[in-house]
Amino acid sequence: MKDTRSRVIDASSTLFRRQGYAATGLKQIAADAPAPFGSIYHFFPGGKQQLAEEVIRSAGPWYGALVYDFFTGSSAEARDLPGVLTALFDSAAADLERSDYADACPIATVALEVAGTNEVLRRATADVFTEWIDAGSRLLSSRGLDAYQSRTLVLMLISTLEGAFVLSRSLRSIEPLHAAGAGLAGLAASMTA
Amino acid sequence: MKDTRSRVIDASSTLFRRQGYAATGLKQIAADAPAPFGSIYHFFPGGKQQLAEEVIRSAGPWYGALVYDFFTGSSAEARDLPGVLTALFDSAAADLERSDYADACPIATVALEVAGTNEVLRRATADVFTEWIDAGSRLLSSRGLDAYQSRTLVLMLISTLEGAFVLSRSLRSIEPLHAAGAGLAGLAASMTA
DNA sequence: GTCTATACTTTGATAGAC
DNA sequence: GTCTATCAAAGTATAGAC
Repeated sequence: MKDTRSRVIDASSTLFRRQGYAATGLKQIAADAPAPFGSIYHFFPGGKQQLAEEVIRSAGPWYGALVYDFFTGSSAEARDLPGVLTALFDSAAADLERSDYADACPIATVALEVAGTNEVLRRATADVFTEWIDAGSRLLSSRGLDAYQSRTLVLMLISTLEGAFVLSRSLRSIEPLHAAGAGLAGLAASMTA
Repeated sequence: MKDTRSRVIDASSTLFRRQGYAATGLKQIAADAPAPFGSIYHFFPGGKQQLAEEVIRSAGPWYGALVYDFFTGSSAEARDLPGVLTALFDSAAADLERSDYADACPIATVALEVAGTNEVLRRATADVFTEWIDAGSRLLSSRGLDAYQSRTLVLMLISTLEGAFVLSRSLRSIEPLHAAGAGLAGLAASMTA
């Protein structure tokens, strides 16, 4: 069994991802971890905000790596760019469906909630997105796209994935994710043609 | 001055849009409207959930009309499909920047928050999205796309807009919205070519 | 219908025994 | 470091005077 601090982080990640920041109470986190309530303040003296910032800064890169593995993993070389994007969105759809439409992007809900109300947390989400954009842009450049195309396509990739998660979770249907994958693959094909 | 009920709806729409559902208290709504606290329960006996459902079902179609005016408005006929999409995203970016990155989609934040925790409100957001998809699909079909292309492109349109809002609000930059408009216009061009 | 006061619950946060 | 008890504040919701 992992240590208390790790369990608190893990439980917080799951709850923030599924319910958002405001709707998730520290007592629910303590109950789910499980951990004594006082331990949360022992490990995170800054309270809920410090805990959330650590969650964002750890879950963000973890999820980015999950996504970009489709560009660098063992089966990636055999696929062209449209094939990579299709596989990525198919996998995201399968994961979402398998979790009963609970587990999408771990930071998007919090990002929308705090964008206008909490500058510390907004900055944390912005740092995560900036890293995703830079890393993704490099991956696309290495597949032959020029700088402008790479940046446009990676912004489209992240935007489309995040937005399709909104639709798919609300509709409880993976159709938006599949359509997004198909559309993005078509766009990539027109860029590399 | 509008009546109390309308002011409560308007204030709720603004607060839910900017902070989400869980972070917005009924007391803050009453203070912002302004309205006596008791009036909220007079007009919405079902409490916060009933109020939110009415907000979703009124703000959703209102925003959908705002978006689809770019397809049917006075300057729409002069534009081809890529031109319409570019104008739409440019306008969304200008609006977002003008509101200091506060006013994006009025229901996306709530949609993510409630998707897994409140079936009544999830259903309300799903109904709104479904209407947007159907209306948009008809608009695209009337511009010559076949049924499959129309549905794929409208799902891409909504997904990309929603996702670009997430990025733009977090980063406090309109670049994601502009990139999304350019990318989507490119995709539409490749479909109509 | 308007408005005030209040009941009850839960929240984030703290203190202190062990 | 763990765990319990408790605080002040804010949350939703209700009652009832006007």
